[in-house]
Amino acid sequence: MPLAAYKTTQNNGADMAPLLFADLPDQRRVSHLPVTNGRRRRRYTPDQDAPLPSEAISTPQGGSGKSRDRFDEGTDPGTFPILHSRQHQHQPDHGGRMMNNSDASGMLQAVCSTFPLPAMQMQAEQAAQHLVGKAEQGSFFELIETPEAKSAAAEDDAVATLIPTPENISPPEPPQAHGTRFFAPDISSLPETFGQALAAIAPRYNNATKQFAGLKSDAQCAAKCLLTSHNKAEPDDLPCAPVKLRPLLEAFYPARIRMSEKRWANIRSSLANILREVGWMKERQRHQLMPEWDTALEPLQVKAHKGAMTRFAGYCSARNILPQKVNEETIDSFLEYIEEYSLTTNLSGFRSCTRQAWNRLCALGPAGQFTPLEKRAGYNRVGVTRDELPAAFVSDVETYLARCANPGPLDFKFGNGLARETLRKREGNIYIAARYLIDRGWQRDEIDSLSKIMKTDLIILMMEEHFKRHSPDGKAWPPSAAPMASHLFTIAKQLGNVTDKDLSLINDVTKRLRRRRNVFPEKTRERLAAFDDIKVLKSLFALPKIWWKRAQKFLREGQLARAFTWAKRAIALDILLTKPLRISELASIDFAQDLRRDRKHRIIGLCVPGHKTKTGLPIEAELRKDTVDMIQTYLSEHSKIFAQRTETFLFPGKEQGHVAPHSFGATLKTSILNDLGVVVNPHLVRALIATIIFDEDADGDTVAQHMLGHLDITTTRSHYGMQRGRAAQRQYSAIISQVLKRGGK
DNA sequence: CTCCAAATACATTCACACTC
DNA sequence: GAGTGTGAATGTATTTGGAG
Repeated sequence: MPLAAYKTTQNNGADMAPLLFADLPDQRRVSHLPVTNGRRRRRYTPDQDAPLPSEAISTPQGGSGKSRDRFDEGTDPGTFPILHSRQHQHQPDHGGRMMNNSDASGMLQAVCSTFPLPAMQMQAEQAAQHLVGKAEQGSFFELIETPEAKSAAAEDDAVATLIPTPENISPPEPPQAHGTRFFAPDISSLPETFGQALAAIAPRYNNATKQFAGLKSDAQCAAKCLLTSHNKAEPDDLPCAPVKLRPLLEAFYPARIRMSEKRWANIRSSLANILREVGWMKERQRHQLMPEWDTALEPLQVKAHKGAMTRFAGYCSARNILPQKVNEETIDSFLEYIEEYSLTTNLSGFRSCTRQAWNRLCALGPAGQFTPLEKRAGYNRVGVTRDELPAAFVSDVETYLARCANPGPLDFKFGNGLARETLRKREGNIYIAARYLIDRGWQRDEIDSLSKIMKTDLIILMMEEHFKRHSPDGKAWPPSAAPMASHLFTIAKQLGNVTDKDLSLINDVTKRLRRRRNVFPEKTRERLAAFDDIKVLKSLFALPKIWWKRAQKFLREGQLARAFTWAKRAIALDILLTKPLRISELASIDFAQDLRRDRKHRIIGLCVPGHKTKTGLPIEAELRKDTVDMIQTYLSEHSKIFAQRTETFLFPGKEQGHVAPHSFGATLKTSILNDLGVVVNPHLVRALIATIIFDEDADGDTVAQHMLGHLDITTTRSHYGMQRGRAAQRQYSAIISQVLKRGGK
């Protein structure tokens, strides 16, 4: 019922959206421009680059016009028995089609774009010229692989195509790929599914060796694990192409089906082996590097640092890219290659590591030898940056924010001073608002004072822009609209830009933006549903002990840092499950001050003072003996770490202070996900505990309120505890059976 | 190479004081 | 006691760089 109400409200907002802005002057309305600003934009942008649901992202098309590199570092012929021992690979996109002159020049473009790097581009141009020349002579059909030719090729492995590779261009003499051959599998001839792949390699195993049986059963298992939507998924349903397979791999957590990490690692490895055998991936082998790369890597002494560079160096060697020529484009094309021909997950992390490793290499050599890559900070900024706007505006904003932070005692319009997070949010909104105006046709120079842009009609314009960008479906307002409008209108009111007439308009607008309150968020509801399975609940409560054991194991092995990490997590989760603190409160526990002790100085509980909590209420909790033991062992086992600190935080940060709540929360979430396969962020634990209480006792409000530390019980009722009515149902059953008994038989 | 933690920029939700 | 206004968190995604 509440959900329905929420939806209705959203729809109201939707119906109103166009009307709301109908009266606005439209001289500033220009068509919406995407934020480019030289950077990628992402997330919920309803128009141009609309968000893709994760399920939809999975299939970049091979021939979709996006140029991809089809080359690999070293591969020796014979590596791909199925694929062909053909000497030269070819461009699959043009296979089997007759070509005319315009096709030939189109091909020139296509070929050029397939060779994005300068050195390669020259070769590509030469190759393409060569092709066009042939085409003009009328003999171009020789160049193309027709379907018939293709099947012939399958039979006759020795068929060489004339699609250019650096090796068959002559003259002039192209630089030779260093001791390697390019890896350029013809995607169209590769098996599409693991079913096909198994069939293809079966003859080599005489269909029945143990090894083959292992591969087959692993592929079957993988299909069942990865394709949960199918009832009976078979290897035939599992795609081979890494670009299609990767999203499936990334979405799967072995813990979710109680499978061990190790078993899953073995299955993944079998999948990779199959892909290697049929030619989707190249054999794992050390390839020869160009001498220039060998020299370049020499200064890297740390094994891991070298390791981070070898794949990249191999890739560059195979394409004749000297270390001196490495730039952003090289990294991009390398990543595209990795995406297409490897099962590496977390590509963005891989990209970061490659960039970092390269920059580390640059820093080691003589200055100027290689070019380090620039930072990509601000990659996801929506708002304008300060330096894009007039200095007068920036200083105006700073003055305003300073006043918000520290208003004078009589500055009633500005209240008591805003908290840090609020200030940050407000600043962010101001710069986003400025961005929206620029997109509506304002010149940057025009934005020279805060009060100039914080006017009712302009704010409404900004909100319209916000709607355009962030509405999930073009109809409903996004949740971010209300806080944003609130900030902007508050600024306008504070700067004295608001007339009485405006005020009623503002009230009207904000009223419509506001979503239905007191609704249990759908996401939370979904995540809590996982705990309907009592096994999941039990395993969550068992997790701290498992992590603690892990920590002890690392300790025994002498891996102190890892031991510390897992001990930290074990204790944090244990405390969280005992007393559901907010993450910032948890992260900032001070073992000298916030742990209550008895006369013998033994820890007996937790006591966080009010000034540290969101509500200002102090938090008190008893700790179980297990927890206390853990904490005491933890403090003594890692006493070296604590001895180095001046502060006494239970969870110290990297350098100083306590761990950052953001990172701590994210880490806990990821760790739980890896070990249980369930999404649990620290705040969800609060909802979980309240829900458990409500499930057991329909009148559990007060208990839940105390557990969560709410001042106001309506908060407890509205935001926590799904109140699924199970307890009430049970109590009703008991009551009704009592009543019915009363009448006798 | 991989994992971890921190920084940053939004995105979303929680929460209290106040009002009627 | 429910609804409102606005403040103050936490959540999520992406990057960086250090450690193992």
